Amino acid sequence: MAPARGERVIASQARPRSRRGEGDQLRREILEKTAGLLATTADEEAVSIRAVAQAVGVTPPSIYLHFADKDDLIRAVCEQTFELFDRFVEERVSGIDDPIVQLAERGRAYIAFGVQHPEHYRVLFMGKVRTHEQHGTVEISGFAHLFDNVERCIADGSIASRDPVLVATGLWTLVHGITSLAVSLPGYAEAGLDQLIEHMLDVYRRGLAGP
Amino acid sequence: MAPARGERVIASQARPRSRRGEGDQLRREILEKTAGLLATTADEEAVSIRAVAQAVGVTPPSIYLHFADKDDLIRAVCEQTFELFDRFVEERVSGIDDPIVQLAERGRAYIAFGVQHPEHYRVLFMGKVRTHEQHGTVEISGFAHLFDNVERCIADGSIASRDPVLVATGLWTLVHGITSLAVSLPGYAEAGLDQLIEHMLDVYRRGLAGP
DNA sequence: CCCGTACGTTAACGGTGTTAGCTCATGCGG
DNA sequence: CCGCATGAGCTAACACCGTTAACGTACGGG
Repeated sequence: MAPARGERVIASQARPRSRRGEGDQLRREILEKTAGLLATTADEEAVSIRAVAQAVGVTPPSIYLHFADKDDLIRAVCEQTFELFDRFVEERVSGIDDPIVQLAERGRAYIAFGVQHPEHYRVLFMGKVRTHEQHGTVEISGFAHLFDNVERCIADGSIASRDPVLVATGLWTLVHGITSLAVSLPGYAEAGLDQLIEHMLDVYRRGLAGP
Repeated sequence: MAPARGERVIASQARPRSRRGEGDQLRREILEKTAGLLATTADEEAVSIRAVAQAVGVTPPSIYLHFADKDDLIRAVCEQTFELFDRFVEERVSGIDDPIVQLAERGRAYIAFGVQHPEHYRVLFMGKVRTHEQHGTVEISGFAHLFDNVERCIADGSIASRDPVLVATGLWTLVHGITSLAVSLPGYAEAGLDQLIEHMLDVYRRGLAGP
């Protein structure tokens, strides 16, 4: 849980002090290094204020010049990640005309992003309240794309329900379930995550098709 | 993240030393108090070795006489919880004859347990690797009950698939998705978790029914 | 040129998991 | 009945964590 008798990561000190008007430079560096630590160590616990400070080449209290506390820092990183997440998915589904086909690909893209960035996904959707206190804008933007896709499916008859919010929430929940377990449980669906994904997407699509 | 300037919980000291052969008495007390703290504080971070020790009325190092480290302690609590979980679900589905009806109720019971014990559920299925390194027995027992239920559904024709493992895994993933988000995101499905549950169970059941 | 202020630093507090080494009573073998 | 091994627990300490208060310092505008 805590480092037993830890060797620490080597310092990368000697960061030059910023010029007068460029205090925000440090902010960007902190965000960058924090995201980097989260990605490489793949362990939220390992991303400590002190580790970030050292990676940036600055002392721990300097972090607090730009972020209220650790939660604030993590939340800022999440904000960034949300945008990446949304862009990643939208790029993968762009150019698909059939709404129901696009919807399935959207699900696959969602899961792929989560599996490729497990610690980020964990912070985004599996952490404690921290992340989601308000800042819903970007998250909503991602959900809005899904919602829009569902509405097009309803319009062309490939989904029978008349409640797009309910359907979209259900779909999100479905892919989150897969992603969440894939991220948390090592041996989950070991012999065929793809098979499970296709199975569930298929079952759910048939269920949505009609009565 | 860390307590700002914390007031501590009052001690409950003066625990009598155990007799010669009854060292395991302390082990049981530790498990009990740990589960209690997890349930009342609803915050894994708040369940510290020191807090547990104080609740039991003993000094922190004494914990290590019975548990290798904090992960080991948490894992032991999980083991207990798994059994409770399984019993809870089995009791709620007992006496339901129609397999497909029982399957749906099984899902509802699963979600209900998770929502009622959010911090336990989080530790069980949303934590890091810790929990699930091996100890699969009890977990398997819960999954085995689900698997059995699915097989009966296939036998009576209410599920078309011929792959009970795939179907059972999918169902588990489905209810986990709901539980996971309900536990993590405060505003999730705020106006109608039950509605969402029924919607998803219904969609999935129809999808499983046949082509 | 000088001094205010932006950009940091040093030192410290209280918290955490964990370990090494100690005390002290208990109960069993002689 | 007594000695002492051993079980049950404690004291003290280490390294790390988030966070704050107080202090330095160099740069650029007056």
